[in-house]
Amino acid sequence: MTQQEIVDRLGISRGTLQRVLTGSALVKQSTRERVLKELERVKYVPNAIAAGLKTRRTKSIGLVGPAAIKMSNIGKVNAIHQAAREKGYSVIFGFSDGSSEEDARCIRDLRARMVDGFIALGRGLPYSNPHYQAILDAGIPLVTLYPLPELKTDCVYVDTRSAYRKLTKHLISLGHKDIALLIDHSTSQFTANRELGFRDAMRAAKIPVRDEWVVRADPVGGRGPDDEHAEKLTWNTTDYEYGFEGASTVLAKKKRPSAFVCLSDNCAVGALRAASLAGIRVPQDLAIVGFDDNEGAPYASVPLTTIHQPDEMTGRAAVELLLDRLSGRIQDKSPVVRKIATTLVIRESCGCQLRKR
Amino acid sequence: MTQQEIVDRLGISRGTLQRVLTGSALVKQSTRERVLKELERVKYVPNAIAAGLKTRRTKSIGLVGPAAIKMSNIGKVNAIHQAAREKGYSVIFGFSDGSSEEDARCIRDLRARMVDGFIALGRGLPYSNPHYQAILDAGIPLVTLYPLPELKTDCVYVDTRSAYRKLTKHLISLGHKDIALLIDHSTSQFTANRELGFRDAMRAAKIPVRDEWVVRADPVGGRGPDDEHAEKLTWNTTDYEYGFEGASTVLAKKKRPSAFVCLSDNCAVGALRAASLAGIRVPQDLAIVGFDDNEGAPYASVPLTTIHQPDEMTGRAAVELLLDRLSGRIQDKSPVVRKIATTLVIRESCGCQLRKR
DNA sequence: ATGAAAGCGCTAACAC
DNA sequence: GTGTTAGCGCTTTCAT
Repeated sequence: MTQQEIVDRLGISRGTLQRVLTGSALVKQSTRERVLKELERVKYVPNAIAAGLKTRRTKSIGLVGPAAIKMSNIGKVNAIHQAAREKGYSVIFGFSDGSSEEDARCIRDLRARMVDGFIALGRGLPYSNPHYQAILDAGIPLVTLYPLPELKTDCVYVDTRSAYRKLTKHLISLGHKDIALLIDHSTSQFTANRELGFRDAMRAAKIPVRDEWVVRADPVGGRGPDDEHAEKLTWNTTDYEYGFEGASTVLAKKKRPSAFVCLSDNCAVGALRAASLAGIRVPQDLAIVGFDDNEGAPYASVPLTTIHQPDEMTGRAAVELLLDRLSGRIQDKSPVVRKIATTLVIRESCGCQLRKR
Repeated sequence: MTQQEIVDRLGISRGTLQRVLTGSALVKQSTRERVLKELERVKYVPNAIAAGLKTRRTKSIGLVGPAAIKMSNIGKVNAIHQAAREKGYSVIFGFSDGSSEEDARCIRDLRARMVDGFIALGRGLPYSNPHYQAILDAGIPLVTLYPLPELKTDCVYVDTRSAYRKLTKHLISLGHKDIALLIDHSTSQFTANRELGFRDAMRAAKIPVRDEWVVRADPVGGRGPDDEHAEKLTWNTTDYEYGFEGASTVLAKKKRPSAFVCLSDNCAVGALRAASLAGIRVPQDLAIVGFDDNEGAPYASVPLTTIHQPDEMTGRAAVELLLDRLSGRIQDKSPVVRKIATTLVIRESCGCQLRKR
């Protein structure tokens, strides 16, 4: 059902119909009512494609990133979708397999679909930057969900550094000195911040960090950050595996840490399993803390002390920032960077409840 | 960069450019090369919006469903996205909050965007049917991912009934007679099939089902399937909670079952936690089996025996079916229904490894 | 207060 | 082999 068909039936002009549609005052009350009734009768649905072609605004945003939806970003994806919908925007997916070519193709396809803006999700891969830069060069707004200073674009990100500082500090306050860190060996800023926060807290407490306990777990085998395939391979590795393998490695050493700081809740669950197999009690003999506060955290074999990531807020903020750019409400040429604060959620795996008794 | 600008620069006509673009043979080799080079030089990206308006094909598919992406459907969503991309299709999200109005709005928005077809994901809510029917009435292909016979449309679904039959049979073969079933109280076909499969196996073994052990867990409070809000409220309830609450309830009864069949792995993890708190050993005193074979299943406090859902295959099959309809490769007016088989994955939580020793 | 018409970028039918 | 042209359904400007 097109506007043309409707005006033909009503014997009015396109202009008048348009005025009714846009709520313009310049239309006789009786005409307006007649039009409105017909619109309702035929259940007119405006063609967004045609409108988009004309206005150069498609009311859609592209969600891009390396790798697929994962447990760790599901909350953000949902929040973005939800917030976008509320503002009348659709979200179109363009997740690549992590390869540079697919990355470029995803972005190109989305641009062909004339998305109004982009949100980039997930850890940044070095070779993605040029593709993102191309978006910016084309004058299309882009909000990243992780700090990517090279890009000079808007960003909403969870303050992982202070989160890991908080987490580590909490363990230190419980008397732990022998603390291991379980992260992956991604070179991304995002992962780096975890380590930075950890080291901040250790330094503040004047506790030396034992390098053998900073584990960049890699179940696939001895790859280092210099292996060009390492990054990609890890997309298929679950955090559970990371945690299990990493913790197993550390627990097999002659000197064991008394606490683990993990890269995620799932990683902590894997570590929990490793401890269990090694006959080590958590939290009595070993404290383990996670990150994310996901659905499963309270139901882990030992409920996890962790950091709550406000996914809802993060996703919303990203969408709002993007739409503010689109509407021109933010004119500022310099990137807007919004840091999202986290909260420490104390459950049993850190052992502080135990200590109190 | 538009076609017009390119032909102007090259001094050729739109038709010729078009022929090069479509790979038509009717173009002089030298011209073709000249055009191709220019295309590459200016990095021409065809405007999919304009093309869509003209051809009435947008090469996009709408993914609809009540509620958001959840851990249980994440694999299917990724598979759909991936398979669609490979065929040159984009996927646009239209997840509602589970309310009838939002459901309708999501579908309307997607239709306004002229998606070529729909895939419906998630458990069907009774009031969604009319909206889905409207899609069919408009002649737009729709593939559902759960059986919805009332709808008479194509469907790709996991054979839950036989999966639960398999699962229950396995437990029975291990000597279990006192088996409890933990499902939610959704009235959907999908959930009903779980119970049917369970009862199939019990009947075949001539074991009576104790109704008090068929638990439709509902942590929110005593709502039954007749409560109109019950369905919706459960969207916000995690499977972990379900499992924990449901198992706790059953384990508190004077006569306890010796095995639990759960609605998902996460539900089983919740049940595992409930058993642990009650001081019941798994699998020695209680067998627990899940469904999904998700990432965490091998890393549960007791690695889960479960049913592997071939999400990859399911998602691909749905996309392929949809595209076959779109291309007219399937002309058959009657719905194509494709049942996806599952496999039993044996780990520790069923106790059969234990028994062998 | 209403109508007419141009054009967004593309495809496809038709003419040469 | 190549060029021309008529729309797809909408928004917007200009004219009345």
